[in-house]
Amino acid sequence: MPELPEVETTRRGIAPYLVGARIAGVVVRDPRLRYPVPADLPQVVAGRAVVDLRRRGKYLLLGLDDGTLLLHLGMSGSLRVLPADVAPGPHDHVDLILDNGRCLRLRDPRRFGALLWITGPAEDHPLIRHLGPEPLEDGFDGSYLYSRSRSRRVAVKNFIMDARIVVGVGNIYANESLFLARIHPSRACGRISLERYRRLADEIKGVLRHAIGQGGTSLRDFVREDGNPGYFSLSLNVYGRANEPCPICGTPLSQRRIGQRSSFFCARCQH
DNA sequence: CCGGACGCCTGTCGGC
DNA sequence: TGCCGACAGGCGTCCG
Repeated sequence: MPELPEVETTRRGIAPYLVGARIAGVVVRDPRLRYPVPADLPQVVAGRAVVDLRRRGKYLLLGLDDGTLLLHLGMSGSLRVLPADVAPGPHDHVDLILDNGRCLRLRDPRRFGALLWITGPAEDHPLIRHLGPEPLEDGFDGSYLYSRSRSRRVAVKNFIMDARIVVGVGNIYANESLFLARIHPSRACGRISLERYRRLADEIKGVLRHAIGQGGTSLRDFVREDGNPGYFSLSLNVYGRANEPCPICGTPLSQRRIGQRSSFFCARCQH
């Protein structure tokens, strides 16, 4: 559920409470996430100082003075910083107790998220190593998408949601950026011109930046670190708007499954 | 290599 | 009201 803007919003929100603090302890109420929370995590991590909090794609990397905590929010995860004595609710699976009286609490109803302790450079870890470029950095542009897509026939929407191609673009922002670039989501990615990929790369950057500025998109589960929702939902042009009028031409928006994911688009504006 | 399908989970919503 | 299937923001894996 959280895509790049939601993860980045979370990172910015919690970093001030974490960086410079020390982890006093870890409470694991339910270790059954996508990968089991390691049984020895509390003893391994207790006493470690938090050095930094980085993001790579949709992963959060909490740098410690020994190793790194790798976090992923899956479809339904959220992180909040709370006074350590606030009683946990349902699906509050893990607390990192800090030495400043607060705790970082991971809630994840569907348990598709992850919390792992890794050693060595995070960029060498198997879950990170294969990831493509960050969409908001210079290595990502229209000519990159163009060159990676030649002689491929997969739908462009699946192409830009492939983390090996570019990280952080999930179902919401794939739909939105394709609408803004006026590209039909099921068009074969190898049959799109360089010019159109330049436009698409620009729209991906723009929509992600705008969403970060709005604190992300809250539809169901996502809350910011302070418990408030993000407001980008108000800016969605097509996502979740089947049969509503296209903001450009007024034609009712279409909804179709592409690659097992709901896709929203204007059949008239997008080709 | 590529493309497509499938689980992993729980909660919610719409239709009957 | 209750039940049941469909669907939900991700992603690694498996198969042809």
